[in-house]
This record gives sequence, structure tokens and C-alpha cells, in this order.
Amino acid sequence: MIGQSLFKALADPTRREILRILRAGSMPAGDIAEHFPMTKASLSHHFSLLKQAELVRTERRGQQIVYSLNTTVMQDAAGVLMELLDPPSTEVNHDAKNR
Amino acid sequence: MIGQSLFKALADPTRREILRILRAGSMPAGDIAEHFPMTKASLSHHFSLLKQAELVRTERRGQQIVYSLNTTVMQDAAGVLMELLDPPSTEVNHDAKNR
DNA sequence: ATTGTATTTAGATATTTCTCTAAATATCAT
DNA sequence: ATGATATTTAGAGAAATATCTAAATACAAT
Repeated sequence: MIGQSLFKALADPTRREILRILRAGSMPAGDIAEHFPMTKASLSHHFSLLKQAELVRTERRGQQIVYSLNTTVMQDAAGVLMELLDPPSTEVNHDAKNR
Repeated sequence: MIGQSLFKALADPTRREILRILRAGSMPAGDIAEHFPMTKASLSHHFSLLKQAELVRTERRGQQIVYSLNTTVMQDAAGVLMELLDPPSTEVNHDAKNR
């Protein structure tokens, strides 16, 4: 089930942070890894789940593997939800009218 | 962090199905439980996580505890995302849009 | 107060998930 | 081909999760 892998992918804070980082643009695995205090092997595992959920795509460039957001409807929806709840450090949403 | 409990709540298929069921309207715990092949104790655990994420509210009515969706911005976003990805298997209803 | 119904809590177990280290693979540069 | 760099895969251990049974709590009706 595709939905399941997406929700599972979104359930981990590290993976959500990866997605947030990728909003700034594509980035090789190693550069992404520098944002986190865990090993590259662990990050690779997270990349794998994000890919399985089709939230990111990869492209090889020389010896690096560049990750980028997969911009689709579901990706956007996930992004909206994420911003709503896990406020990004930089940008703020001002569309929270009802409630 | 509030976001974390929400994503965790959404990560489980049983809990997403509970939310889907509740779209049709409020329902006591026991009635919800009938939709699932697990014990009421297990369901209660799921209710607890949904409540923690503030995705549902409860109201006591006699000896029953009635669950209902907590309709907020994030709830709606979650609902949209959910329908996009995890099309409802057990059809519920069509008219629980506003309120 | 006792009994019955609805739900939750506690404790236990099996499975899954996250993280690590070590090894494997792929590419680049000599 | 050899060695260096970037990333992934494999295997293992610790922590979290889902589920169960049994017991506890809350209310209702006698």
C-alpha cells in the first residue's frame, strides 16, 4: 500500500527534517548528512524509506548521489501538513484562518 | 513536540481507519471497535494515541465514551492527505464535509 | 450495595524500527 | 590497476510499538 509507506516515512523527525532541508534545493547525500548527528549509514537508511515513499528522487552526479524532493500532489500535501505542525525555522505560514 | 505525536498517530493504518470511520460522525468506543478484528483493549490504546495527537475528542455519555474527530486546521490537512493516498476501503459516507 | 456493561490500564510478548560498526559497491583520479 | 571518496548494504543490539489477557475503573440499573 502506497499510503502506508508515505505515512511511515513521515513519522520520523529525522526524515521530516531531511524533507525540509531539501526544500532549499537538491543536495548530495553527504551534505544532507552533515546536518545530523548520526552516521551516514543511518542517514542512508532514512533516504531509503523516503525513496520508497516516493518523497524524494535521486540522480547520480559523479561519485555523489543527489537527492531532491519529488514534487507531486502527495508531496505537496505532506509539505503543507508538515509546515502546519512542525514550524520551519525560516518561513512562517499565515493562512491559519479558522479555528 | 505536537507535530511528532500527530505524525506518529497517522503512521498506523488502524488509526487512520478509525479517523475515516469517525468522518461519518461521532461514535462510542465499542461501536468503533466492531470494525476491527482486535480486542477493545488494543483499540483503546489506539484511541489514546489519537487523543494525544488531538485528532479526536471524547465525551462521556452514560457508560459510553463517544469519540469524534477534532476538526481543526491540522485535522483537515491530515484528512486531505489521507484521502489522497489511502483511498477508503470500507466506504463510509459523503457528507461529513463541514461543521 | 451488588451486578452488569463499557472502557481503560497494567503487564507480558512478538515484531518493527533506529542506530551503530564493518564490509561492499560505485565512481574518480592517478 | 590502485587508491581515495561517496554511498549503500549487512548484521547486530537497543528501544519503541502493537497486540494480547487479566485486572481495574466508571457508570447504570436493580
